[in-house]
Amino acid sequence: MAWEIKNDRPVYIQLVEELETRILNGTYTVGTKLLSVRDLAGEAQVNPNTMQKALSELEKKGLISSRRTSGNYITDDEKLIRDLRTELASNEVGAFCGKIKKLGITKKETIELINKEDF
Amino acid sequence: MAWEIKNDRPVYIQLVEELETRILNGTYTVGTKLLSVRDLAGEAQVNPNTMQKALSELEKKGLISSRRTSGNYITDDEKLIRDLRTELASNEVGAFCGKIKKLGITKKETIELINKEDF
DNA sequence: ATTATTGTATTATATCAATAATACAGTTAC
DNA sequence: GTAACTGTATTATTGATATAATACAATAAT
Repeated sequence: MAWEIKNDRPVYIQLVEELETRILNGTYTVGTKLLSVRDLAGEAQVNPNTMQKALSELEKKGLISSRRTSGNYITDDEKLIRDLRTELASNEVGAFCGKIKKLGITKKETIELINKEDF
Repeated sequence: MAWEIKNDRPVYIQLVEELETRILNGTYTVGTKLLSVRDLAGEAQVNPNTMQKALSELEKKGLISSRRTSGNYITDDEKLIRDLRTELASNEVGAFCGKIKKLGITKKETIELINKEDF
């Protein structure tokens, strides 16, 4: 699985975003155990401390829970996952439309551009 | 005019984005003189050095040209402005669709969400 | 002609982020 | 029982960013 970490924004933020997306889109299965901090850091080619920081952010959001000597586990609260997914999508749409509107692009043009995209 | 500078990303990047948007959407008129570095910095409530850094980025892009003791001037190359506006919009659409797709949201749902937005 | 304004450069300081290198106590695996 | 693995914490160093405080030469304004 690809970890595309750039250096235009804090790495730990990008890790939070990637992990959150994987939980919300089902790449990581509800209730299952994550790779260890060290292994995740290895996969993403970042320092374990940075991955640890990202995981602690996810725990604040309730998306994972850590069992000290066993590992980090994805939440089994499916409603939380659905709600966060909806909220994230809504935020993305709002931010995108705000930027596009400010550029003076119409809604009609925007939808035409999106229709050309592949998804 | 509102300068909404947050501290979640480098300030000079946000200044570049805001200035670029204003040039591309016509808020700043082609060929005219900008406020001085110091006055722009005052408006945006940032340090003059930070505003200067943003302006030098815009000059690299060809959107402004500085006349050392007279001021900074918006380019009069209208084609450049049109092209950059189109490119920026295209990039925004691509980035947005990439994120939405990764969340597992369909194109149909996305367009419904956008249709609810006000613009 | 003098004064104020222009972009630009320099130096210093403070903060945040990232990495590195360990360390430790509890648990799991064998 | 021992060894390996777990999350977590600590300390140090480096680099990027932001601000501050000046400075200067060229031009514009008066």
